[in-house]
Amino acid sequence: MSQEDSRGVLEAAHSGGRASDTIVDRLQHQILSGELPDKSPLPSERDLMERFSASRTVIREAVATLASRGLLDAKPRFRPIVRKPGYDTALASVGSIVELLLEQKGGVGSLFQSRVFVERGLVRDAAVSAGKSDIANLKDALQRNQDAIEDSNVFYATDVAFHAVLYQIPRNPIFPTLHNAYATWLAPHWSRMLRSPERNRVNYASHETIYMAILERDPDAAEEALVDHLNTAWEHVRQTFGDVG
Amino acid sequence: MSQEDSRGVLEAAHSGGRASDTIVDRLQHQILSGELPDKSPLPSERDLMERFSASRTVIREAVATLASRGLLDAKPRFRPIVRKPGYDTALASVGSIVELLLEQKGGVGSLFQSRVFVERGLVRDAAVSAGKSDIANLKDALQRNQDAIEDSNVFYATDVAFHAVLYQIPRNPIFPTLHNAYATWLAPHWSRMLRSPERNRVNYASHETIYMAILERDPDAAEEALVDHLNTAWEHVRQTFGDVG
DNA sequence: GAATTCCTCTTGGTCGGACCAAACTTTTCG
DNA sequence: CGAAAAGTTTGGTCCGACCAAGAGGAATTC
Repeated sequence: MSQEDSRGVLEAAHSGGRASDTIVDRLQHQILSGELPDKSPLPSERDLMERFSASRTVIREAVATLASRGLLDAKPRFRPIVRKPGYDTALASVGSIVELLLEQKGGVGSLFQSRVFVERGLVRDAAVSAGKSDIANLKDALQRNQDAIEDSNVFYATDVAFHAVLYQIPRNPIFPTLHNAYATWLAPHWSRMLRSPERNRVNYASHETIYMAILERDPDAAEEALVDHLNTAWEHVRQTFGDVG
Repeated sequence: MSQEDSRGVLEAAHSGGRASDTIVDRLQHQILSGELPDKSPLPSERDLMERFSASRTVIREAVATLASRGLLDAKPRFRPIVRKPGYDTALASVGSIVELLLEQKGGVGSLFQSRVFVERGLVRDAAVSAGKSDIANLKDALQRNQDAIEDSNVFYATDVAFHAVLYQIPRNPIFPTLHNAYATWLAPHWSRMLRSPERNRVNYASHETIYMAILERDPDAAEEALVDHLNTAWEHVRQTFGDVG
């Protein structure tokens, strides 16, 4: 706990740190302040060399760091694009590690279990305090879900969308991001599940049950329906390929 | 000698990727497989150059990438240390972005709100399904909490520990990590809050109420007590410095 | 003999220059 | 005017070099 490197806004790297840290800080500040507009390309490396009077090595290292933080969108042979950080940025930056964790035994199961936990809370809250617009959104999503029963691909999309509505209800930007995370990391496994209009019909019915319970302001019923819905789906995923823990 | 020449490395560059990606993959594999033991230092860069027959530039880039993924613990002038990924690794790797997000208006509030959401679910579940050992752990933590009322610093630690027990109950490694995240990211704000034996007494009483509700298998009471507890604390934090949105 | 100081070798951080191929611009030409 | 060709910029990679800080061992001291 003795690593109290005070993050001084000014020179922090003089005493043994990396030179790139200074540039990272400065660039980061320029990005956050809008001096480097969002979605605009970063100046060329040779250009940055002059601005910061540093070698290309250091510049490239700084750029790489910023990219790993998600403040730059750096595709191989292209100019890095400035990207102001949002909650999704954080999500993207953990992606690579999470993928590793998911490969380990029980990884996907733990993630899914946490999703059930979250959505249980979401539907309970929805049942208690969903506003008119929330309910309208749910109804909308439910309708689209029903209309897509015959087309499994579209159904999958509307299924995700229905659940997404639940994450919007708390009006907390963290939740939609969370949903995004689940959708992203669970999709590879989820999509292997066999799909058919029959199964879609069952899932739609579950959605409807959840919706009705929310309408009726019955948290317990909503939670139960949600748990039932997700666990059933999970069972199908497990059956499709059994070793997910 | 190197029997591979430059075949392996250059191959990947053909498809537009970076040469370092190949090395990142190989090193990552060696780390995950245990070929490079956990907590052992990485070979020197010059050494790696030969093993992968790549330039130091590429090696360094690969190391930096792995470090950003949390698979290596790379302090400035020291040899990078191999670190097998766990859930906490993922947490660490988002740290820098999250810190930025928290600085933005409403950031801390959103995070705290999500914590309340999570812990509400946790105490509900605890009330419904906590096992004997869980309850024993809670009781233990509660006792330590009480014993520390006179010492605000210790009290803070035992306070965190009490909540941590809640995150252990689901037996899902994601939750303790989550708790860690909250503790880490909220602490800077939390710790500014005025502390005193009187406040500690109030907080202890809240913990006790929560514990009792769990004992009595009353999810609603547990949730209510938890919400009350956290919101009160939050109010104190906001009063201490009003600009957290 | 153990601790300390000093010296040397190693190693990570940085630099500058160079080359290539892909991306971007400008010019040329049908 | 639009497409093809020529020219320029730029990111990716490699090389060789230098410096200062870390690591290890030798010499020195108590």
